[in-house]
Amino acid sequence: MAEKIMLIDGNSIINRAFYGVPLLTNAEGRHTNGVYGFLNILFKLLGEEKPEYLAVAFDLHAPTFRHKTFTEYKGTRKGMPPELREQMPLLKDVLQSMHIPIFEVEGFEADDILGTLSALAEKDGILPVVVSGDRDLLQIAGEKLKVRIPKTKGGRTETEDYYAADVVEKYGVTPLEFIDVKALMGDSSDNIPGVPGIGEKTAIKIIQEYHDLETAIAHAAEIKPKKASENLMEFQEQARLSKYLATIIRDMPLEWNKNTLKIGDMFNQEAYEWIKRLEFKSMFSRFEGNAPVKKTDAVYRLVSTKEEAKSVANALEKAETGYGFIFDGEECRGLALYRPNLGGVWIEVSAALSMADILEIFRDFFADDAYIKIGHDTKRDRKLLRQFGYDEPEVAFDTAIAAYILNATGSSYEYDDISRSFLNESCPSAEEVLGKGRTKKAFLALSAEERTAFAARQAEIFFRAKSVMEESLRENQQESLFYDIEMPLISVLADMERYGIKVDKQVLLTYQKQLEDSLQGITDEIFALSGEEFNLNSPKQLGVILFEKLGLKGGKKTKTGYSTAADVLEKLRHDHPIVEKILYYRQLAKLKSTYADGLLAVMDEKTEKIYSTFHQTITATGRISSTEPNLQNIPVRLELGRELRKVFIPESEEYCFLDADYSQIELRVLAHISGDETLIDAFRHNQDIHRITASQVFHVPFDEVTPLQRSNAKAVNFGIVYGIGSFSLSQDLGITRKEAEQYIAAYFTKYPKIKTYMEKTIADATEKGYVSTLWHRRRAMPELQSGNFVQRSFGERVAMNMPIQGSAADIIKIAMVKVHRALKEGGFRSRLILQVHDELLIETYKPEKEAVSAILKENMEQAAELLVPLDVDVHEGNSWFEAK
DNA sequence: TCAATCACG
DNA sequence: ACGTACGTGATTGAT
Repeated sequence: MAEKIMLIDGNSIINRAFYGVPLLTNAEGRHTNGVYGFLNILFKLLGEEKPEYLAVAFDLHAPTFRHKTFTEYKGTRKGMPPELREQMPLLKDVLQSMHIPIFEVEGFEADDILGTLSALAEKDGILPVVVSGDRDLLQIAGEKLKVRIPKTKGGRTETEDYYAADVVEKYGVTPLEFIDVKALMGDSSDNIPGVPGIGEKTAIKIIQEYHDLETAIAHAAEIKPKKASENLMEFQEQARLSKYLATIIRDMPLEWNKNTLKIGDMFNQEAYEWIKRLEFKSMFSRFEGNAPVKKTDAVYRLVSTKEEAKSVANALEKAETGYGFIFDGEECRGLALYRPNLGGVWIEVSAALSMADILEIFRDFFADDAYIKIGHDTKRDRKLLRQFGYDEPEVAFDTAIAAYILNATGSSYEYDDISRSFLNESCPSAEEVLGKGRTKKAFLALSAEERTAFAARQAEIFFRAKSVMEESLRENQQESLFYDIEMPLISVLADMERYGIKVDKQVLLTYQKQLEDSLQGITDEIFALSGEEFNLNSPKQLGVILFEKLGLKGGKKTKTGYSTAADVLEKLRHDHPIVEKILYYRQLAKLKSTYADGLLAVMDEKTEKIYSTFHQTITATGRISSTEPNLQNIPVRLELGRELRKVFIPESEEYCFLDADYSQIELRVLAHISGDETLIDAFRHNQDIHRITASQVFHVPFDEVTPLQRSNAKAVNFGIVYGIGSFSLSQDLGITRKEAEQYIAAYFTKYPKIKTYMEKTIADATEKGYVSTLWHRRRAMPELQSGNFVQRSFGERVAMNMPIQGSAADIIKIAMVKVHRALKEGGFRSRLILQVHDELLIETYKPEKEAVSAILKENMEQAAELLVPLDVDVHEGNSWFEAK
């Protein structure tokens, strides 16, 4: 079988890739999406073609660039967005590290290089496969020369493949005739003018008849659309120039030496360093097998006896610089400590030394705050320490949280990320050292020296990163945010996780059973109406039934076919009785699978409690999140779902629930940061804010606002907080876009300072590259630099929203720390068990009810001093349902 | 592993 | 003209 060479048009592929995936930025702030997408396409096609040879060609814009004369004449060539431009050299670096040959020739385009290399390859008996992002290359498709055009759709890469016959089939002209088509129709992206008034359709028709440009010009008078005929005669010189510009050169001066194009060791260590630096995690596995446990200059020591451990413990100092530490992950294999004058010490569990022994030996160290401890994800450590009898273990510095505060949009904050971002050292991740499962077995399979290095190095990283992070926190004025809010919050969340929330198992089982019965009934009804059985949970199958079999008109909406989302079905509700039933089915199915079945699956059988995990380093805005299960999205809006809240009950008869929620916290924050007098005044007088807005926007007296007007105004208020657009508002309210525009205009007239705030926030963010909350929480905003309209617009909405959502998040975090502290210090048995963004749920010891209610209201309302009062409603009940 | 859907603030 | 509201997490089917 013949050998194969893959030839890639670097410029067009990075361009495709750039727009095909969302804007990515690594911790260094470099844009990486184009490089990422390019590599994805490269790997995919390499896997499919398995070529022996490979080359990538780039345009080299030089004074002799053959388009230049024309470019100058015509004006601007469409520019690359700056963040794409900056990725080109990065891509070349990465390709070079993979030993992939790069061709750039002054005065020639990448297309010409590919045209020439493919011709040379064919002469040498090698099959060329040409990969390009645009259709210009179709002119060189041949009987054996395949042109592949990748399309990136939502992260997925598909290609259109063309041999000569495929071009004829699809366009009705041969590859060479394709040049003449282009000469007539032009190509704006390539600055090929073509002939005015002749588009793709006409151009193809003409060439199908006359086969080439000169013949067509000779017969110009006979050509059908009169306009085309006249223009072809008038602009024939321009057409000839266009043909010249559109023709790919296949015989430019190039040395052919196939040995230099042979694919070598692509997946080498140097390339791996690049991939890690760019944080392309999904590609790590391709490079694995190259990740030995590396040591730094630090001296690491293995300790495995009680005596040695004691001597380490006795030598510890209460010094300000502290100690980096880590309990080896989930598995409790030991304790690693680091400090320069100590070096790295790995105290490993063995037959002679149990975890309990270690924690006993280091009791002073963990119990006494005077020993400064620098850990990572210390909520977990805190749980472990509690398990071993420590009361209120505190850690001074959590590097995961600091990393999050310094860059809230990171994808992860593991020790290897910390090392890369703050020490500029790449470090093999746990996954690389231990494999995908990161199992205890894999850890034990390492040599003693490797185990020591693996664990001690982490402690070393935490220790060394701390001072770097502190410096950044100081520069960013984020010390108070970190030390006064985020660090104290760790123990609040740890306690919430530890207490859990009790569920009434019997009620939950009954609820589940009811849902099951109702689902059975509604499913039968739906199948009767549709005339056949199908998987109701498959939107794809459902789409076929609704829009093909039953002929409902919804049209296409998603990438994969028909949309059957609730807002689409809602519009079809009156067109067919099945629609309503499907909506009801969906409601029941959601409640059963996610909530009834889901909660039962995670309920602890012994305690009949649910223990959620709260995450402090996930959201871009500063909110916390909740998983396994998510207790922050328990149904409440619809009655049937709301019933579910009856299963969440206090631990025992001695307790009840107090639920406290902020009223309109985001709009109050907006009133404060915008300084808008009308809004401030409304909140100071504790007025119905949606009604006020309605009265302002719709020009009606306050007392005459109709319920519809109020609810529309509510949607406008939401829109404002999210960074409004007239299209979305019109969709939401079912009004015309024009009306929505009027609403927004009226809003901004009545609240002028909000408009100013929005504009100023975007301008500031664009200048500084980030937005921030009232407590200096930051979110980097690379999207605002984008040359892409969609991404930039998204950035603008985010810039408007983040300070609002984020400041509200800051406020409730402050309140949580205060409430938690007040309950602890007051010796109360009541405890905070849940937070839902603007709401706190407290399991309250009944005798303490009045006092706790006051503590809640007081601490929440006084959490921040804004230009408007904060208002908290407290409700009481014997279930979450009742207390809401 | 992704896309679609839907639950919450 | 562009495509269309901010922030999350779980389940399901399809690839």
